[in-house]
Amino acid sequence: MPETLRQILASAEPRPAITVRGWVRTKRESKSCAFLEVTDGSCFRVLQIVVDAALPSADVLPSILTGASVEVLGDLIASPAAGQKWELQATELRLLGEADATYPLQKKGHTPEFLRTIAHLRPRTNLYGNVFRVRSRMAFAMHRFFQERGFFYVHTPIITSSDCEGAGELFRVTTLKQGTPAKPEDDFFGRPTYLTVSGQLQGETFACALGNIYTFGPTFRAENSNTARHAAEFWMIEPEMAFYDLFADMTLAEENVKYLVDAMLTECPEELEFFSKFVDKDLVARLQQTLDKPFERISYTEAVELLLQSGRRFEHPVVWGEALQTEHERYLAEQHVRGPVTIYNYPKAIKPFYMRQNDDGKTAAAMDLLVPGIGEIIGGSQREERLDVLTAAMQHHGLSQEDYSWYVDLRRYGSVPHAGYGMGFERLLMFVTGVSNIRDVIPFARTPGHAPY
RNA sequence: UCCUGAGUAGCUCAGCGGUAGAGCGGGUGGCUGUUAACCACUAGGUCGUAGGUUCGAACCCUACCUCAGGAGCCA
Repeated sequence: MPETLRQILASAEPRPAITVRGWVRTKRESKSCAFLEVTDGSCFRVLQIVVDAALPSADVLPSILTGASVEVLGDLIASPAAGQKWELQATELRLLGEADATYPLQKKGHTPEFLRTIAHLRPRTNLYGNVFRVRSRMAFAMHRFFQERGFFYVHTPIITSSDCEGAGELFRVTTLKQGTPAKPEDDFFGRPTYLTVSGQLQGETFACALGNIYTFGPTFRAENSNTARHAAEFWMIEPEMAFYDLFADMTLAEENVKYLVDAMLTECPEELEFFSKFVDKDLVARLQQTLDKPFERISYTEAVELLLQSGRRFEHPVVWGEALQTEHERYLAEQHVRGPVTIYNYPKAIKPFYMRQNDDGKTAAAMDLLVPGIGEIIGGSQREERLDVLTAAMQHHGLSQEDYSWYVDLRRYGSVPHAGYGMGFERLLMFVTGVSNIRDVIPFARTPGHAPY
């Protein structure tokens, strides 16, 4: 197997006669020699390659522009100049694939807006290379968090016929031809089907069998949302735990966030240092801070009082019973707490049917975890386990008992208290990298009117 | 979807009624090891699209398209 640059750059001693392959980032030429900076994507760092002008294969240098792929044979030696520990003294230079002057990535910086238009090339840049290396490691760390705690990974369906109420608009999945009259029974599945907006309801069935489970997969929302925090296709982690109440749920959510922040600080130090330098100066300090103390918990009712007493003039009035607006959430996380904060026990009227009603008759056992800069990254609840209360809530929301009979069965046969939450993978990634637009942490982002790849 | 702002060279931008500009990137030449190298020369444009106002529009007006920031919805 070819050796990666990551392995080569970790060398403790000089190494003669090695082979390096990668893409050229920059070329600097002078009379006697040329310098190439080459990366293979295995890590953030580049390897400087020194090509003596007298070298026979130096005649390919004019064809080697930024973006070209090369294979270089040479000796890894300690670099005599400042700026890098190692460099490769080339003995033979081979051009693998040319990149001509139309190659869009230049030596100088580009705007994220421009790079979004070339999503197939942007992972070759420092910023996006780092983002997607972190994304991969964070996905693995996510599985590790749950697996270490004995949770089972459940693959809930991507195509579903159930609408997880309150989760937004659905994408229709159909094989029916457009424009021809047809009944839902004629469709591929014999009924209307959609891309999933949440695996929660199916996840609950497995929590009520295997105990503690989680899902981690793509989720789809057909909302016409045009913000830096929304995408039509995103990845969500949805743990569901039997015998957990709302407070155990909140504790797990906090541990979950802290575990991942800690894991990325230890496993991706070079990448996070880069983000701290070029994306968000306070990033590492802020991440460190989130680990240091327990997340604050504020009930919805307390939050409303805090907002009313803040002396702030909000654009949207603060009224008990109404949803908290972005400006309210921002005030709580960024001004009042200055860190992650969990808001819990929301008015039941603004929450979906499956959330457990509290004894006060007014609130539901729901919680949102808000972080500075992004807002909600987790939304969860204790689920309604009482058959009569659940069916009454469904009736109140106008839901058909028939469509959800399998869900109601969980309360009919051996019902137990249980709870869970949904975490936006990209939102957590934004929090960890400091990148402020969700389109820049998804390899090929899907947003309204935009799915070019 | 609503509000605000912006679309000028491959990229980043200046020009804001009177002959289309710069830096970077490309090409050519120079330079004793460079670090987004440096120096000189050079090529490169339907000023987002379509109408309108004007003697004259990149510039003013209208509509549309695209992008960004904010809002709503949510993870």
